[in-house]
Amino acid sequence: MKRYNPSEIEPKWQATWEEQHVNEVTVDPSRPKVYVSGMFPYPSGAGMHTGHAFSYSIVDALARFHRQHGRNVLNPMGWDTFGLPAENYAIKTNTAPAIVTAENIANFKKQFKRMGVSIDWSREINTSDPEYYRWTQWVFAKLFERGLAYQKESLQWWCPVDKTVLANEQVEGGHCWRCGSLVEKKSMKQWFFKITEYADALLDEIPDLDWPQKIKTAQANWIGRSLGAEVEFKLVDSKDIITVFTTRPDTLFGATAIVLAPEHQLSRQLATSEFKEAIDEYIDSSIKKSEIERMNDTREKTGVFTGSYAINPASGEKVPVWVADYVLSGYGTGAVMAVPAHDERDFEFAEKFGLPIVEVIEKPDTDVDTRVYHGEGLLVNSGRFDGKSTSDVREEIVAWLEQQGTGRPKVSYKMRDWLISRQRYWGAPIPIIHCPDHGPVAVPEDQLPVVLPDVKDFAPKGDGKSALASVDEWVNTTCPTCGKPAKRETDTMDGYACSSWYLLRYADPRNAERAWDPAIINYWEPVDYYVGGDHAVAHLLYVRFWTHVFKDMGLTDFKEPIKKLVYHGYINAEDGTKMSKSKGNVIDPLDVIEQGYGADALRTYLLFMGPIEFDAAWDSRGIAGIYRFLNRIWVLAQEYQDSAKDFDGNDLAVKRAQHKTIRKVTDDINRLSFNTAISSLMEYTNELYKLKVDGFSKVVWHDALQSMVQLIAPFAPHMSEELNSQLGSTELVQNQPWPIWDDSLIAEQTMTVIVQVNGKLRAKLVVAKDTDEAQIKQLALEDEHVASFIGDKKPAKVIYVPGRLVSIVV
RNA sequence: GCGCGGAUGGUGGAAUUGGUAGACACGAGAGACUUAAAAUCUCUUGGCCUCACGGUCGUGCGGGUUCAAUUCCCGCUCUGCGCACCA
Repeated sequence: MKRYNPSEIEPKWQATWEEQHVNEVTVDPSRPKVYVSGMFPYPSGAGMHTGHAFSYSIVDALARFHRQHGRNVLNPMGWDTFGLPAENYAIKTNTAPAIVTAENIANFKKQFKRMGVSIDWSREINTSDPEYYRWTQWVFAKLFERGLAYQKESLQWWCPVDKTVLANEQVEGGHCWRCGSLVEKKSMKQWFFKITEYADALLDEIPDLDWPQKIKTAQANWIGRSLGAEVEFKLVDSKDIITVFTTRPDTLFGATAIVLAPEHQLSRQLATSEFKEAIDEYIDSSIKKSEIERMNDTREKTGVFTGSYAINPASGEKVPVWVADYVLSGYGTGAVMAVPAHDERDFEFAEKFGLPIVEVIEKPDTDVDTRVYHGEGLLVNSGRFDGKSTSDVREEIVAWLEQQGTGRPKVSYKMRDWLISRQRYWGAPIPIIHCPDHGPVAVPEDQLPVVLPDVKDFAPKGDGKSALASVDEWVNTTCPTCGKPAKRETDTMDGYACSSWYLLRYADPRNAERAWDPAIINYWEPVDYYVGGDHAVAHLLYVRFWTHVFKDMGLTDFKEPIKKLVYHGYINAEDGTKMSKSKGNVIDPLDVIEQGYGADALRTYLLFMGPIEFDAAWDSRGIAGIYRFLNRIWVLAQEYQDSAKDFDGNDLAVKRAQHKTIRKVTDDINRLSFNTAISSLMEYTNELYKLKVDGFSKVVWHDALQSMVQLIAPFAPHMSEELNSQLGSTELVQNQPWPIWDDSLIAEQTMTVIVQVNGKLRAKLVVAKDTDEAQIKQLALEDEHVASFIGDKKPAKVIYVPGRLVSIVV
């Protein structure tokens, strides 16, 4: 009898699949398509980790399951290669990032193949390949044409010693992470994508997405749409007007101050000579503070009076104008009306600086404990609106303001435009040429790609520009519009740009004429299952944004790129904590395979650990258990081959187990419940072990084992393929139809009806399937044990749930 | 603070529509095979009472609805995650 030896059979079948190109697919309108993809990996030097192994075990189970159903399955792979880790490594070792990246990709690819993931490698893409980023640049140019990419001055972190821009996370407590010097904010021109223009469109589609609720909620909160009003406050001693945004126009009569963000245009200007110095000092210092510091909840409110006053358009009262950094410049108008009586933040501010607190909503008696009442109620101190309820009066007050020209309805979003430019070398160059006469001009399509030039030193030079800026022969070019000397944009794109359309490129990856052929895209897309475990908002919102734009451009038939988002948990170390190199508790999936467990056991184990959306802790005994399970199937198949005979054995029982399992596994995989699918295969195996003592009847057992082989294939494809061939099939497993169950074989002639007395289980009746209600009730009441609990009391009620139970109430 | 989840044996988890709680696996215990061990196979395994039949308690805590609640409702506790001065 042959022993189960994964390290022998797995490479063998991997080679066969590769030789026969079994996973390469083309458009085939005669068959339903299924597109499944994991989030493409960033190929780091460390190689694949358990998270990758888990993600792609899910992807591959789905891909194989659908392929076995005869569907045309697209399961592609690519590499997200631009970004800081590769660039920093390049700076440190003075090796071109492209070279390091190529090595890492080769390593990852080898590992994916060793996992047996059924990828169509003919579609492999790499975001740092000019043939790919050519089209990323093309998209940029299209967005620029449509006014969806624009340049704007914006404040950035600047280290005056290193003379470089720093990302938010490179600033630690107001100091540069490298040299420790105090950083400052510097205004620089940056590129943005106008995602805010799609705020409503992106929000509107959320309810229809088949995505986990928590991701949908996170996206909706991130977009943060709120309906409110803009209200104008005229200044007392100047012609200037301050416009505020509020979601509570009903509290307007309680606005006792105006507070400006330090960055507000008028904040310096409104300072009267008496307060000028204090205001300037305050604004200078607060602009230096990190957003994280400014948004710190526990920090005490600060602020400075400007000396100016404005008029509350509702009450006509004179209210002071202050500058305070608790007001955010990026949201609404960067100015708020402070209503201390009904807003916690304004209350703190007013309390600290002695501003008047005017209640305009009657606090319900039930809410005496609340210091600041922000609920609904009846208006007081609100002139003609007194006695009306807050929720009713909002629109009315706005309409009243609108009549006077001092207010209007307004929708605000938390979401800001997407800052896309990076002053870094290792990214897709922004395809823009700056012409002295024509300003920024998009590089024409026939001149794409703008290829990243070779440089000697990848580090930023210290002038706030990427290393590209020092390549004179690259920077100096001519204007596409007028032909006069002009300069290339030296910023590169955020890596998220590259990953915002790769799911589309997979469908038509070798197209040299255009980004994609709509006919091909519309066949494969949208993605049916997108599998991943991070990126709640950023990537998953950007992909949606770009796809919406593509639809509007007529480049696709669909708005939403991802039908179902399969969001999985993390695999933690054995002690339940996160795996980390420094703790030395990292499990390397390739080690597990090479220890002799094999890829099949690894994959099956990862899917058996629990529901995919849960975090799980690696258990080295758990994988041993799975190996044992696979081995039991193997042994069963070997014993069958050694001793099957022509006779009628336990045929009916074998068939029943077989068909029950087919139904359960099919059901469970369809609802992505892999752990229970595997457990039912375990039950099936245990059942067959009990039945085998009566011998293997040739035909029925062959059929039962063939089903086993096919049902286990999504999890343990190599063993499945080997046993399939041992059982005499000349077709690969994926070319054979998924087994179909027969309900009549599952059905039993008897049913078990449980009997409850006062809600407690007292007996189980095994009765013929066709026993009628009256007979069953009779049997239940007559049951000796049941009777002893009823005693001489009269049953008040007897409830019968067909085929399930009799519930007796006494 | 706001939002979204989660809590079931020694452990991971199952119970899909309110209907036998603990499937399956790990661990533990016992037995078979073996000179022995490993491997493998079989059985037992939520707590308490009972030789046993069986009883009783039990799904984070407190209430409620129901013939019946892990499942639905109300109020808490703990915990994970996301957002966080968004007016």
